[in-house]
Amino acid sequence: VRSYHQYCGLAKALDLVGDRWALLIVRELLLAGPSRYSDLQRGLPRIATNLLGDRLEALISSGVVARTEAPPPVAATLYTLTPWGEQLKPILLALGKWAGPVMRRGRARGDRFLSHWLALPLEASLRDRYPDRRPITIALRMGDRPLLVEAGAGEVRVRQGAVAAPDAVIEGTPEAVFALLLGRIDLATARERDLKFVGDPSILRRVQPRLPAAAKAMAR
Amino acid sequence: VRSYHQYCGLAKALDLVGDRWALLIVRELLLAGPSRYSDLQRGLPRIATNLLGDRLEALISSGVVARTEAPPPVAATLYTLTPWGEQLKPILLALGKWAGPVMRRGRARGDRFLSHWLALPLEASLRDRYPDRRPITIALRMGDRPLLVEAGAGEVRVRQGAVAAPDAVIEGTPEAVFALLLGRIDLATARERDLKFVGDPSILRRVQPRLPAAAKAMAR
DNA sequence: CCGCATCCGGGGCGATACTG
DNA sequence: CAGTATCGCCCCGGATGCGG
Repeated sequence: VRSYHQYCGLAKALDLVGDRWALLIVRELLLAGPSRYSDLQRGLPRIATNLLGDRLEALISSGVVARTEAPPPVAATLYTLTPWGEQLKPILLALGKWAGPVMRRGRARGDRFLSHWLALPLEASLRDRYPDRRPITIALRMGDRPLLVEAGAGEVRVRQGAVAAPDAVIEGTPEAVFALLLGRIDLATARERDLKFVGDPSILRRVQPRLPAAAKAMAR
Repeated sequence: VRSYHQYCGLAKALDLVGDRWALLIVRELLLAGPSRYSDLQRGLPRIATNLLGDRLEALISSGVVARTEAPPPVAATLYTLTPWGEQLKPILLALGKWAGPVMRRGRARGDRFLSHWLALPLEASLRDRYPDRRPITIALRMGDRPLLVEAGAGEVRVRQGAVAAPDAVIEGTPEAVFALLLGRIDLATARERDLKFVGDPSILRRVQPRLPAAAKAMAR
C-alpha cells in the first residue's frame, strides 16, 4: 500500500505485489484458477478477512487480478488473474525453488500444509521421461485433498482430484512424497519414513527428474 | 520477521525476503557488490536506519547476506551476498521485467532515481549482436553517477564508472536513454525528448535487442 | 453460508536523536 | 562512519457483525 517512490523496476513490482499476503493470493489464484472469496480464505490459513479484502482491491486496481461475476446458476463473484498477473507464475516458481534449502529442513512445528501448494513445484520439477509410452496417473495422498500426477505425451500435469484406478498410489508426509517423486530418496528410504506405495515402483522413473540417489553416501 | 507458518516454498521464501526493503537491499548488494552500511543507505533513499540494521541482521541470520571485515588499510565492515543470496538475481530481474508496463508510464512525481538501478535490467536486455567486431563502450549520463555499457565478444556488461574516450555518449532522462537503448524509440524521437547523443548512431545496433520501431504507428 | 465492513490491540515501520 | 535507542503512527492480525 505504501510505495517506495523509486523509479526502478524491482521497486515498482514490490509496490504492486510486495505487500504481505499479496503473492500468496496470486499463488492461490494460479493453483485454483477463478476462486471465490471463501475459497481464497481456505487456501490462506490465518489471513485476516480485512486484509484479504484490501489486497484484492489493491491487486484489482493495479491490474493484476480481475473480479468477474459468475453465471446466474450459482451467482457468485469470482477472482481471477489477469494475463499480466499470470506472468508472475515463473517468478513464484523460482522463489519456491530458491527456498528449497528451507523446505528440505522439513516441516517446522506450527507450519500448516495444504496439499495443493505442492502442485506447482511438482509440475515444474517432474518430467515425462518416456513420452512414447501410454499415459499414466499417480495418486498422491498427503494432506487435505488428493492430488493427481498425470504424465503422457511428454507432458506432466499435477492437479487436484482423484481417479478410480490410478497406476500407483503414494501416501505419506509431504516431505517424504516430495522427496521420493524428485528422486532425492529411494523407495526403501521413503518406506522407513512411513510412506505407503501401491503399484509398480518402476513407474517412478517415468516422472523423476533425476535417479534416486543410490550413491548418496558418496556425495557427502 | 513474522512467518506465514506455511509449509510451502513460496511462503518460506517470503518469510526470508518478503519483508519490506529486504529485496531492495539484495538489489543493492547485487549491483554494487560488497558494500558498507552507508553505501547501502545511499542506494536506498528513505530507508530508516533501524530498518536497515534489522534487515541486515535478519538476512545474515538466514544465510542470504554475509558480514565480512575489510582488510586493515581501510578497516570497515562490508556486507555481501552469499552464493545462495546471489541466486536471487534472476528473480529480481524477472520482477523488474514484469513491472515493465509500470516503468513505461514514466517517472511518477516524487520518484527518486539512481542511475545504477538501471544497470541490471539493461545488462539483462542488451545483446552483443556483432561478436566478431572490436569491443565498444557507450557512456551513459542520466542521473547521479555515470554508467558504462561495454559490448564485446558476445557479452554485454553494464557497470558504474567512466572512461576517457567512449565510442558514444548518451545523456538524457532515464526513460529516454532506456527506451533508445532498447530500441523502443529511434534517435530522432529521443532527441525530441531532450536526449543528447554523441558518436556514430549505428553503434546502437550493436547492442539493441530489437530494431528501433520504425513502423511504430502501424502497431497502434 | 458467502462476501465483505467495522472495531481494536499489538507490533512493524518510519523519522529523529544519540553514541562509540 | 556505523550503527543503537526512542517514540508515534499506521499496518497487520484477530474477532465480531451484518446484509444478501
